[in-house]
This record gives sequence, structure tokens and C-alpha cells, in this order.
Amino acid sequence: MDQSVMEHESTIKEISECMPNEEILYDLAELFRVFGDSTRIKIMYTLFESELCVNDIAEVLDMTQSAVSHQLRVLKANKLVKFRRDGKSIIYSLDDDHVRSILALGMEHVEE
Amino acid sequence: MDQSVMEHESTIKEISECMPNEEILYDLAELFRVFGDSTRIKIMYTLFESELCVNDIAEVLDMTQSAVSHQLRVLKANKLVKFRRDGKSIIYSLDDDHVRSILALGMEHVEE
DNA sequence: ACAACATATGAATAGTTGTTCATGTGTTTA
DNA sequence: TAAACACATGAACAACTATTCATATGTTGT
Repeated sequence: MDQSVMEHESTIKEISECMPNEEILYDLAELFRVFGDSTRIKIMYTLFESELCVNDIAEVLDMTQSAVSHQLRVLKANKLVKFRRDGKSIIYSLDDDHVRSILALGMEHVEE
Repeated sequence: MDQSVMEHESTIKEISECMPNEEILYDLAELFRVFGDSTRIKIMYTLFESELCVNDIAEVLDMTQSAVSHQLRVLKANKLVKFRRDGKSIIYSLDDDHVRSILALGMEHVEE
């Protein structure tokens, strides 16, 4: 095995060592997959400035209550939104500023 | 229509006005959808520190050349990677620092 | 306790997507 | 120029996902 092949092999090895482990990579992909649907993005944008109940989100986006609820479930499971009960309604809001940051960064890339 | 209903209506309207238009939202979702697959994320991570040709990516990730090429096509179409020819090989690299920023932000959220 | 309201959820379906296999295109070398 | 190499691409299939419809759960006011 000559020098250049050995260097090649060690480069390959180095890259593999820098790679985050499978589980983290899968979680990361799942996080982005949640952002990868325009209706979920719309829902997050409705919550950008103020919290809202499910019916209001459905009204703003002209969607069925069921569809919104299903998507909120996904957002909830990935800790992108949080919620609290207020009487009969359940009020949703963005979980933290990470969500806003990620949306903003994505927007920067898209608007170039 | 009483006062509270009017306020409700105007809130709904305000939110709709802040919402980015359909096309932008769709592009944004598409961008994140590209990040939403673990093999594409792996490919981007192999390119995090240094540029690589298709075969090397395939070798590092233990994937077929075809599968890698198909995914590079998606990354290319969304301007997440760029490429240049070098002899028989085509060398891929991350397109800009946006890619690194987005991956890093996502990682922050996941590692909490 | 009961009716009305707000939300969640399960099942089914239609549409989307990642991989594989086979083959095509483009480049180098003998 | 023919063979070998590196990569791209089209078709097909299996796996996944978002929405709809029907219904269940939980809360309020009477």
C-alpha cells in the first residue's frame, strides 16, 4: 500500500470519527423533518408573535380542527410548541426561541 | 357584534398579515425537508471539514454510489452543496456557512 | 346530570420519498 | 479509439406521511 492510499484511508477514518453517532443524527433529521412541512411551518408562524388556541389556528389557516390537532401533536412531541389549558380551550405557544432562530436561519437561506 | 368578537377578528387578521406568502413558506418547508433525512445529514457532515468526491462519500457512509448520487442531486438542487470536476472525479463541498449554521442550531435543540 | 363546546385520536386513503437495479454520459489512459 | 473508471439518471418498489371522517375525551354552564 503506497503513501497516497494510506493518506486516503486515514482521511476516511478521521471523517468517520468526527461524525455524530447514529442516534443523534436520526434525532436531528427528525427535528428538521418536522420543519419540513408547510402547514406545520404555518402553524409555527401563527404562534410567532402570540399564543393561540386550536380553533383560532384552524380559522387563521383555513384548516380543519382535526388536521391542526394532528400537526400540533407532532410539534408537541418534538418540543417545538408548549401548551396550557384555559377553560375549554388549550392555548399553544412556541416552546422556546430555538424555533424562531431555526425558522429565521432557514428564511435567510431561502430569500437569497 | 360585540367588542371582544371584533378584537378577535382583528387579531386573526393581523396574524394573517404577518404570515409570509405561500411561495416563500413552501420553499422554506422544502429546505427543511432536505435536512430532514439522516443520510443527507450524514453526507453534509462528511463535507463539514473537507471536500470529497462521490466515491469517498459512499465509502465513508457505506452506501452505494447511486444512492449517494441521488441524494447529492437533491442537495445540489437546494444549493446546499457545490461541486467541481477534477479529472474523472467530481468533488463536492458545502455551499456556504448557512448549512453549517443550520446543522449547528438543530444540534443545539436536539442535544438539550 | 346533561347538553354544548373544544380538542384529541384511530383508521383509512392518497400522495410522497429513498433505495435499488440497470443503464447512460463524460473523462482518462493504454 | 477502445476499455476502464467516475458519476448521473430513469423506472420501479417499499416505506412513510398528511389529511379526512368518525368518534372519543374532557370541560363548562344550566
